[in-house]
Amino acid sequence: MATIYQVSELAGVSLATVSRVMNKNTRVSDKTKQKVLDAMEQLGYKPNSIAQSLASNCTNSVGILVSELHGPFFAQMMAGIESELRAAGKHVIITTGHSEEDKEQEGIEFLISRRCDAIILHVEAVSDDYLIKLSKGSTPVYLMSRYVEQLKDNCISLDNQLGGYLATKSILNQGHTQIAYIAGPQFKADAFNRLEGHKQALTEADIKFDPALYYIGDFNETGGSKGLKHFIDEKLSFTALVCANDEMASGAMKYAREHGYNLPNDLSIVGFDNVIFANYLYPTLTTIDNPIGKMGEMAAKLVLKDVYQNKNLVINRFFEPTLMQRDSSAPLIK
Amino acid sequence: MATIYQVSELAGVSLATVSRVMNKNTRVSDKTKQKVLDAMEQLGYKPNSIAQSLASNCTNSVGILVSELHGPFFAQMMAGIESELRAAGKHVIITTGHSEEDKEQEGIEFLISRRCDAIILHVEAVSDDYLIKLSKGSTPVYLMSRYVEQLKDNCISLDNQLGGYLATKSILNQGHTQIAYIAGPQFKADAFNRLEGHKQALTEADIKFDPALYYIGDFNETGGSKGLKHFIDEKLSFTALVCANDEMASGAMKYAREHGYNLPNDLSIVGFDNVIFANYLYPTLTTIDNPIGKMGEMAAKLVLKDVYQNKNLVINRFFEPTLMQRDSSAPLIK
DNA sequence: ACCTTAAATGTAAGCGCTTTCATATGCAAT
DNA sequence: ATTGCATATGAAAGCGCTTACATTTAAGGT
Repeated sequence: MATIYQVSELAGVSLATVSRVMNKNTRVSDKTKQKVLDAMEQLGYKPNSIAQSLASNCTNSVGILVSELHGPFFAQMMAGIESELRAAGKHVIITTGHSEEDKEQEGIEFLISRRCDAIILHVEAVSDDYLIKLSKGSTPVYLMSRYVEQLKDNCISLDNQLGGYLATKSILNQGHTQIAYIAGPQFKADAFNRLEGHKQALTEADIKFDPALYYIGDFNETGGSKGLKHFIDEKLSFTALVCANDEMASGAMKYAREHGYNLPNDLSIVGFDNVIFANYLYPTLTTIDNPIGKMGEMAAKLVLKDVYQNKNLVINRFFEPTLMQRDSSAPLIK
Repeated sequence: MATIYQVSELAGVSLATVSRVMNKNTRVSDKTKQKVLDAMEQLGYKPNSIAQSLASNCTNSVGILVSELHGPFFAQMMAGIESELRAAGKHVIITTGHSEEDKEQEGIEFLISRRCDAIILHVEAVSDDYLIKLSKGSTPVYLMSRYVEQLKDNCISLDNQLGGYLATKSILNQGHTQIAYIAGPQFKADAFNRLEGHKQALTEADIKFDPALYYIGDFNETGGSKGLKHFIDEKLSFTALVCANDEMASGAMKYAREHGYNLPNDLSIVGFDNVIFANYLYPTLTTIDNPIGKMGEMAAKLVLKDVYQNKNLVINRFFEPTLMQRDSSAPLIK
């Protein structure tokens, strides 16, 4: 593989000049520039990005930590980040944390040791304090779907409470008053805030939050089926079920159907996230659209602006979810 | 951030010695080793992986090119690759090709210019010749779900024909004889081979392949709905529909339901891939399990063995799909 | 023609490591 | 003590770039 030295030799100029034409930041006369370009062409020269990184102290890489590589939610987020960054010639190094504290920390250290210019994290298990300490280090840290007051400029977050509110509100608007709720693990901020929104909507409608109609699931399909089973086994009376994410809603739908429910007439179900398969379900799932792909793009833009001095990018750190009314929820039939 | 030089100074040894204790490949006396370890500990030293890469000509990174970041299929594949590689201390650089020739090529060049130690590709648009030429270069190339004879040692592939055969066979076994088929784009080898399997099963059952009951879809949900629409509009008679992937099967299911079909009694549907949501659909989708996650792991192992000299790994380059009989297909009711 | 300046180009010192080769050290055998 | 050899350590070159600084060249003003 050709090196800059061979290019300089062939073009009859110094290394520095070749470097200059590559980096376009210093003026080089058109004549020499052309000679260099020709030489590069002729040798099929590709700069060694590792050497560039070492010399310039910039790796042009951004680390990303997600909980899981599979799962529609993270996929959309990564797709958003990658496309934006890739267009700017940066690359992404992706790793996983599996929602476990030690694995998340290990993943973060891994990315830092790789000298990423910045890291974008979707962490769930690690503490706020850890993140605050982390961001004092030399690698800029950005947070997805997590809001930490001290790090607010580096957070791209969704108004989960609003989402929770919209979900329940949509059901209330349809005349339901007995509403069961399957939450996510409450140590996860988004799960907590979604529940807050649910409570807010209930309060607004003068309905008391009933702990009996509340179940904590695991954000997976099984959480939804187990939750619904729990409510049914307890012989509770409810006409609608709000789930803190789509996976659980899907599990609940499946369980309901297997137990003779006719959806949505016997039971209205609402999810959260609007993952890709929400629209594949039967009936199609009413859910709250979580613009995670857009948020990913925005995180990338923020990095581009902060870290790579890409001045004129407009940043929006807060995103609002919206209701996607589909067929899994319907007006209450009296 | 501490450098190796500072460690050597603190430990009272030379750079070379520090490097040796890091790389564990040369003997260092226990006494000095301990001094160095202590110094590292005290300084919180983390080696600069960029400098290591430049000096050792090994980046410890593996490039991955997939068509899309989202999409359950690629997610499982990436998850398989990442977990295996990560455990070996390697990292993955992921980029996308969007099934377009120029984007795929660009992505590949991007990964190579990043000096990945190897690249694992899931390419669809690029030609065999291009791949053969590519693999003559200095970066080892591995292919997922694509078989190129000249590169056979570097291919991890699925027996798509067998899969296509199994899908149609399962339907034949249920007594169906009028079977429609929605294929994928025929320039994609897997789509082509799945169709071959379908034909093989028909032939074996003495049924003539009927071009009228054949439609080429786009591997997306719309391909399935359009395909089924086509068959229905043409007023063709068929009791089963085999789709070359799950997305299309899902689209077809949706269309069928919207047009009054009672599934699976009025129409049996079979998909291919067993993506995560196949089990979320209603009725649950009968499909062909594509062990893409395992194949990803295997590709990673192959790289570990070939490129990183991890001798004792057992490699299996061929995978066989299996039938997942679920509820979307059922015996023909006479 | 000569001097002043700005623009273009070259020189060389790093960036933080790995690795070859040379040297020093220790120890057993003579 | 002396030699020989294996083992542990150090010195220094080099990986392919960037960039501060020095030098050359060209252009403009008198």
